[in-house]
This record gives sequence, C-alpha cells and structure tokens, in this order.
Amino acid sequence: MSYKRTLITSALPYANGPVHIGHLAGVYIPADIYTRYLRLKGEKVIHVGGSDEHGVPVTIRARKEGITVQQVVDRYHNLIKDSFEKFGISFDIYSRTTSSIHHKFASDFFRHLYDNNKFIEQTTEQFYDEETNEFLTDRNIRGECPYCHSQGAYGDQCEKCGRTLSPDELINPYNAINGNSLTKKSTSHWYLPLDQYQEWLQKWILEEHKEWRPNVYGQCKSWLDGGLKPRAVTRDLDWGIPVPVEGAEGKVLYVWFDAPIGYISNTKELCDAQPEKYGKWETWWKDPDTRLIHFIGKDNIVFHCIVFPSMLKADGSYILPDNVPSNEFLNLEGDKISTSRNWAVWLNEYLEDFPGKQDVLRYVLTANAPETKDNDFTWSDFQARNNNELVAIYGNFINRALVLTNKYFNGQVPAQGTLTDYDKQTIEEFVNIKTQLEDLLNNFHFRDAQKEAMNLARIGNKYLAETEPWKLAKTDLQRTGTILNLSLQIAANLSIAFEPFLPFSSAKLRKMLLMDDVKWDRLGAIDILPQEHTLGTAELLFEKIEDAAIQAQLDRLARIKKENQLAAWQAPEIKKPTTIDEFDKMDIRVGTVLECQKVKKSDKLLQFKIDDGMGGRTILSGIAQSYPNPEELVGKQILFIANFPPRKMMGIESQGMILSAVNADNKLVVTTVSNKVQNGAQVG
RNA sequence: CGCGGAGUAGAGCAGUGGUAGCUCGUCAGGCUCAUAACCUGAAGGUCGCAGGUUCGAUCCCUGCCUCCGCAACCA
Repeated sequence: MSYKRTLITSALPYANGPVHIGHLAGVYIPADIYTRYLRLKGEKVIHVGGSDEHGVPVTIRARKEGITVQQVVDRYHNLIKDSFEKFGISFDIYSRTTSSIHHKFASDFFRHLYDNNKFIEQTTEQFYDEETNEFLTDRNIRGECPYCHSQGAYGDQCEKCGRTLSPDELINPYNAINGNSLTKKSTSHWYLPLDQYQEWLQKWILEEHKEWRPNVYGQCKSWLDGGLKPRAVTRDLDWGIPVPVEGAEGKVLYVWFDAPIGYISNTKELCDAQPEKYGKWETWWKDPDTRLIHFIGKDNIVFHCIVFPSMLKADGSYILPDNVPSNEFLNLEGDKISTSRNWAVWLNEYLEDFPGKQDVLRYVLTANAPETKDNDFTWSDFQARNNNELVAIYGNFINRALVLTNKYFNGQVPAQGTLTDYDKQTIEEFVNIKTQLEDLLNNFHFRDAQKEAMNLARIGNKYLAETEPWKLAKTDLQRTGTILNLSLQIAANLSIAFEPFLPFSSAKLRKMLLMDDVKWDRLGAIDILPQEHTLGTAELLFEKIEDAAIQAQLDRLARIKKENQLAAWQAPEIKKPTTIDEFDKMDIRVGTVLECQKVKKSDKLLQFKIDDGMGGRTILSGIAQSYPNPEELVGKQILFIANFPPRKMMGIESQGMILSAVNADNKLVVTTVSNKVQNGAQVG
C-alpha cells in the first residue's frame, strides 16, 4: 500500500466540559504519537481536530447555568484547546464546529446531497412542548411505565423494570426538564438511507479491511448483520446549523451529521489560511494518494465506520478512511470515568497539580493504554511507573552517562576506540530498534512501541553495569572513553526513539546533549554525537513523585466519591403501617451523656453512662465505627429507649437503646434534642 | 432480550493449536558511577466455569457466569 500523504483526525471532543485522562488515553495521545512519528520520518502529514459545539447537551447546560449556549461552548472550547496545547498534542489545526467556515461547509455539504436526491424525507408524529416550543428527544420525555406502572420512566427505557420503551407507550408523558405536559405534533425530517449503502459497506469493511482492530471490525459486522436503516440527519432544535432548504425553519443538522464534516471544514480552514504550506484542502480529502486515519474511542465506531463513510460515499468525491484505530475505555481507580459524576482526572487540574509533568501522564497512559480492552488508571500505578521506570531506568541512565562523562572527560564526548565483542553484542541489541519501532507504530501498537523505546534505556543500564567504566577509569582511560562514547550514543538514540511519546523530555535531553537535530533515520546509529562534541548542562530528566502528592489525589477522589454517594442517596421505603398504640409502648427518654468510651476488644460497641434523671444507667450502642472520637458525645442530650429489657454484651449490661439515624454513607448519627430539656423527659 | 469487545501470576497487561510471556511488586545475591537508583537470579498461574472437536486446547466450537460498550452530559 503506497500513499503520498496522511490525514489524521482525532475525535472532536464535546464542548460541554473539560477533557480528562480518558480522552487523552483513548484518542489524543495515540493520534499525537502517530502524527509525530510520521513527521519525524519526514512524511507529509496533518493532524486535524476541533471542538464539537452543537447538539442538545450544551443547550441544557446553558439553561441550567443561566448563561448563553455560546458562552458554554466558548468556555470549554478554550479550556480544551489550552489543555491539548499544554500536553503537546500537536494539531495542525484545532478549530470548532461553530466557525463560520464550518457552518457554510456543512451547509453546502448537506445541500449538495439534497440536490442530488441522496436523502429521503419522512414525516412522523413526535412529542412537543407547547410552552417552550420544542420537540423532545426520547430521553427527555418521562412518564408512567406501561408495564410496571412506576413513575418517571424514560422515553426509551424504564429504569425500574428495565424494559425498552418508546415514548408513545408512556402514560401521561411530560418534559423531563420542566415537567410540562406534552402534545403530539407532526414534523418532517431528512434521512440518509443507510440501507442503500449496506452492500457496498459490507464489501468495503468486511472484505477489504480485515486488518482493522477486532473491536472495530466486530462492531461493524454486528451493525451490518443486523441490517442498516435510514438515519435522520436533521433535528428540531434552535442550536446548530440551519437546514439549508426552503421551509425548513427551526430545523438544524443533526450533530452527528455536522461533526465529522468538521474534519473536512477544519482542513479547509487550515489550507485556506496557509496555502503555500498545506496546499489545497481537496488534495487531503479527494486525492486517492491520501491516507485517512480516524482516531476515536469505541463509542464512536459506528459513526466513523458506517455513517460518515456513507455520507462521503453519497457525495462521491471523497476518499474513505484507511483505518479507524479505536481504543476501549479507561477506568479510574476501578470505576467508570464520568463527567457528570466528576469521576475523572481533568487535564486542566492535572496541569496545576503536576506542573511540567505532562510527559509522565503521556507515558503512563500509553504504557497502560486500553488498546485491546478496558484498562484501569490508578494513582499508585502512576507513581510507580514514574519512579520505577521513567526515573529509575530512563532518567537514571541518562544521568549516569552524563555524570561519568563530566567526571572523566570534562563533558566532552570521548573517542570511540576499538569495539570489544561485548560492545558489538550490545550494539546488536539495539541496532534493529528502528525497524522494530516502525513495525509496531505502523500497526498502531503504541503501548508495545513505547516499551521497546524504554528497553533501549535498559540496554544502556546493563551495558554500564557490565563494563564498569568507573573502575576502568583508574587503569584504562581510553577504554573508559569508548564505553562512555557508546553510552552517550545510546542516550542520543533515546531522544529520538522517545520523541513521538515524550516530546518534552526528548527536547530536554537534546538540550543536555546539545544535540540540535533529531532525525528518525539516525535511529540505531552509533555515531550520532561526534567525538569531542561538548555536552550541555546535566540536569535530572525526571523527578520522583512523593507519596504526599499521590495521597492528595486519592483524598480528592475519596471526597468526590462521598459527595456522589450523598447525592445519589434515596430515602428507604416506608415500613408497614403501624398504630399509635404500638408506638406508645416504646418509652423514649432524653438523657445527658456523662461518659462515653470504646468497649475494650470490641470493634463496634461504645459504652455510655447516661444521666436519665433517675439515678443514671449504662447503655451500649454499636456505633463505634461512626464515632472514632467517642468523647465528643459527652455532654450531649440524646434519645434512648428506656423500657427494653437489659441485655449483656461483651460482659457489660446495657439498659436501653440509643437512637441513631443512618446516613447515606451508612454512618450512624446519634439523635439529640433541639433545646435543653430535663433529663428523663419523655418523648412522644 | 439481542449484538460487539473482554475475563491469563499479588497488580497492570501481552500472546499462541504443541515447554505460558512482559512490566511493576515480593524474596535472594551482586554493584556503588547514578535520583537508595542499576545488574543477575528465584518464587509466584488448574490462562472465568462446564462440556465438545483434536494425538494434543489458554487458543477452535457450544453453553453458562461476570465486566464494559451499543444505550442517559461518555473517549
């Protein structure tokens, strides 16, 4: 397969929140590694990205926060763009779907298909809110479930009984956002008849792209086997790109129709701005010598492999994706990453907490990339990979080589004398690194490729350990020089090999080596640094990350988890009906805590001494785990049941039961009175 | 319900119809130039469960279990 240029796209992040490590691991780091790799090889390549700013969720968010939709997308577009820049995600252009170029382009794209009869028009009855003048999506309609009759079932599914529903089945449907009741209104939309592309897609994907990753291929096969149906490409909304057809007021292009067109319009924006550098946008999208690669997450497979190619095919003048490397998902500390639950490591926050450590996150996310299945990100793994791999293996090797050179050769590259058999054996181990890396990178195996690069540092450490130049320096300075020369050549190789993965560190290393140029072709060579070349100032390539920094992150997550638990809490169901007579049998009293301490050898029991106004009593209560400092209860007036029969626990007699509330986190909270009352006062 | 992906050493992950691998962690030894880093070696697995095909299955087939996605502000 030969090609002249490569067009790389990264999934457009939705401008409804900051980006997090899942986005980075799933899409942007692999895309960036691949882009940097091709650039390093001197190939023609552009990397196109941008924010997806249409669709319903941004409008909901704006309404919730009382700001305009434009303000929402501006805020997050800028935040996202800034995060990408700081992490070195090297886009040639990062634009947005609200740009005027995109609006015009997407509009023209639609119109062109429309004029060529590529759409079918269908009229359906849909639920409508007369007050807000809007049609509702299935998910925003709620009502009574027709099967289990629970309230609040969604238009697509009942949470209670799990049945799949359609909005028509709901009893008394209402708007989930404002509670308004709904009426039915007919509306017409344009559909892309995917069924007409079925046969063509089957041949194109199932026969001609068997090399796609199993998850991608399998997902496509599943959709194709199920039979494709026409898919709506317009929506009744006021936020988006107006449908460029007479009489289509109030309708916009469906966000999934306009977003991928953003890849094209952003390319156009780039090329129009710098035609001398990038040429014509059509070259990137219509010349069969261009190779198109989409980097996406697994939730986007169907749109990039089925829908968008069908759109391009419908137009007829575009090339199609050559590969769609899709990653699975990254979890965080065992739980699914979630924007709404704030369960994420946000890039903007990471940059504040770990300034200058972008490469550490890049390294960890690549080392543990979810290439074949969902993976887990943990902070302890993050720390371990930094301290044990980046610092101990890579950084340490560089430091050893430089310190030794400074010590014995005043920071000048010594001459490479006669090579011993062991030298040759070592060279043999990494001379093929270029081919190995290329094989892995060409096939999108970034995790393995990075491991291969790290292996070079291991080879370096081993070489120093075996040859022991610090000993030889006393007897044979010439041999010492050869060893250090070779070590420095390995260091120079490392800066090239890691360039796609850890661009900031590679630049830093080149500065330390005063190595001005980096060429992929030189990878594997042992004469990158010339004899007597003067090295720059040595500094540490990576720094250790202390436990305290990791603990701070874990504490933050624990706090969020607790907040979520409280937010998600629902009151338990009311018990069976009882009577006032039953209640009256309980003699509930107020008493003041005189003493409170843990019962020895018990995990759960606290021993209370209570002033009950009748000479005092001892009560045991199983709440020790909720009160690590029991003395804080001393002096409080609490409620207790006074007429339970005494009961021995852990050898102590308990004369009653203290009343506690069970909180959302299952912690028990002792009940008390709002004003001071006499001890022994009755409650009823 | 269905469809797709996944389940392999304490942790995180590769891999293959024929002796099960990598990184980290653990343990032992070596080294001391280096950010107490580095090097060598060892221990540690009925490859989710149950059947089947095969001379032989972790791999292929069937069934089941669990997790994730398709499908709620998600890459």
